[in-house]
Amino acid sequence: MTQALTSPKEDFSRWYNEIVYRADLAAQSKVRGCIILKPYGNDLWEGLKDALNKRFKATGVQNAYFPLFIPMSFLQREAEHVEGFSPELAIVTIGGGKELEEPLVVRPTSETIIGDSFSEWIQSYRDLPLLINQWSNVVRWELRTRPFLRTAEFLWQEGHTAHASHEEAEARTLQMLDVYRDVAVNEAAMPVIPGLKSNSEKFAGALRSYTIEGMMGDGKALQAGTSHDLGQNFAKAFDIQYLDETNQRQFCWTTSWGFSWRVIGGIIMTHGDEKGLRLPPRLAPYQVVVVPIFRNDDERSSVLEAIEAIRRELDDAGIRVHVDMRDYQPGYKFNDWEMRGVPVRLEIGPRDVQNHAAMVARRDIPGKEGKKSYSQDGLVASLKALLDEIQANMLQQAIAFRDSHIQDVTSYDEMKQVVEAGSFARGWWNESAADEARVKEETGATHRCYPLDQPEGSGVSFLTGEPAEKVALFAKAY
RNA sequence: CGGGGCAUGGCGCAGACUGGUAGCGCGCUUGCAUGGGGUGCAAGAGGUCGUGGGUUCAAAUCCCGCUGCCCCGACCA
Repeated sequence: MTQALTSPKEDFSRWYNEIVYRADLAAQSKVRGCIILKPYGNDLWEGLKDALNKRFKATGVQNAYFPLFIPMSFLQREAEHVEGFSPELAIVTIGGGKELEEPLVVRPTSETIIGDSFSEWIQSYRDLPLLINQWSNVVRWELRTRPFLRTAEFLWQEGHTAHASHEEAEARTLQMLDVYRDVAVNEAAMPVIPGLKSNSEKFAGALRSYTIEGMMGDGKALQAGTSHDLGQNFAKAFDIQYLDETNQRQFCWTTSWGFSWRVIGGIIMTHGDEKGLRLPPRLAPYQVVVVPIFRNDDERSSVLEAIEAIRRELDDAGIRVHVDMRDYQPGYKFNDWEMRGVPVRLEIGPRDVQNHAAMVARRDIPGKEGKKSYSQDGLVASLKALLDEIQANMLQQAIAFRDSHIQDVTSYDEMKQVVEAGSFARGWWNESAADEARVKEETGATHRCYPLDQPEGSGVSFLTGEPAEKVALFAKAY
């Protein structure tokens, strides 16, 4: 008998790891802090990539690819940038058996090497805006790692753009943030809060960093995507200049924005339950899985015949369907696919064949309530509608959870209580590095963002009692 | 880098204090039965006990060194 999964309520961390490995998303790698992305997990990642690529294309962004190795000197050109990334760099000092004249850094992000190219590609205002994205792996030697959420090597997408004006760059920064929000909410059914990062939390070298913050099932925050207005910092460091309409040399305004496989972790922790993973239908590698049930060869052939007809119909309709022909007990398969988060399970046995029906179990509603017999007539339409309903329902469940775990606070004590109870605290606040440090030290929470959606007027800081202009969000974070 | 643990078949662990050449559960293979919620019985395969050295007739076990990993903190998408 297979061992039961740890309940998320017992031990959220352990439950998370079990799902990653047992739901067949990833395998533990022998390399420190790395994971192996398994085919099922890769399909999930490909789904996210498709969703993003579609939107990038719609906003004029083109895909390209830049080298993995970056000369050390490139990083050193932007002071804040190198300072921010130095502690977590992997550096190559030997190549072809010889000590290199200049060490190569395994990219932790590509602003510098792409900036170097941009300086050559951009000559005229006619070359702007330049909108480039790359899908790649990056390496950050983190001290502590967690599958998908923080691995030494991770897969992501990083977009880099150059513009003639700051307004245009800032608009692009916000536009891409909204693309991330759109993908998180409408594809991953993961509600997120778009906002601005505090000075101390912003990207190393950026003027301003924006984020989308999600809330996980244990009330902790997850930064699910970031978009940076780099001002002219990198343009000046890499000499990205153009001649404007009046023949004047001008520095560009650049942006960068990234979205990583960390969101896979976000999906797990947003939707998962005591039975395992729950995948939103739009991203699920298999949307419908069919479990055949039979006792003997006669039943087997009639059941499989009926299943093949249904499978073909669903497949033709563009539904990602999989028939589980493995030689396991049906009960084992039910649990297995539940753990792997498949949104809809079809159970088809002799009784269903006889009744021209199919037993349909939906993953978003656990137990018997989620199980219902459907007629085989119009099954495709029924399942399409059901998948949409599940997608919407998962988002609603997540929104309801999130909204009930954000508390407005008016005093520090209140804020402390709220955060320690595993909720987000939202309150008026004046940015100050000292206050931020105090919050972190005393509660373990960090400033998450200033939500873009700010209330009217002004209020009073929960930390100091002084007048404040912005509302900030604090939470413990992954 | 500070504090604490662990290293034994694919996974989880016992054996160590009191040395005698390795065992359990899960998983895997085969057969029979079973099949609408993790099925049962039986028979199998699989380990030079992280690594280097020492003590001993004999080391998973005792002693010394090394390495790796995990947890708590600092750092981070």
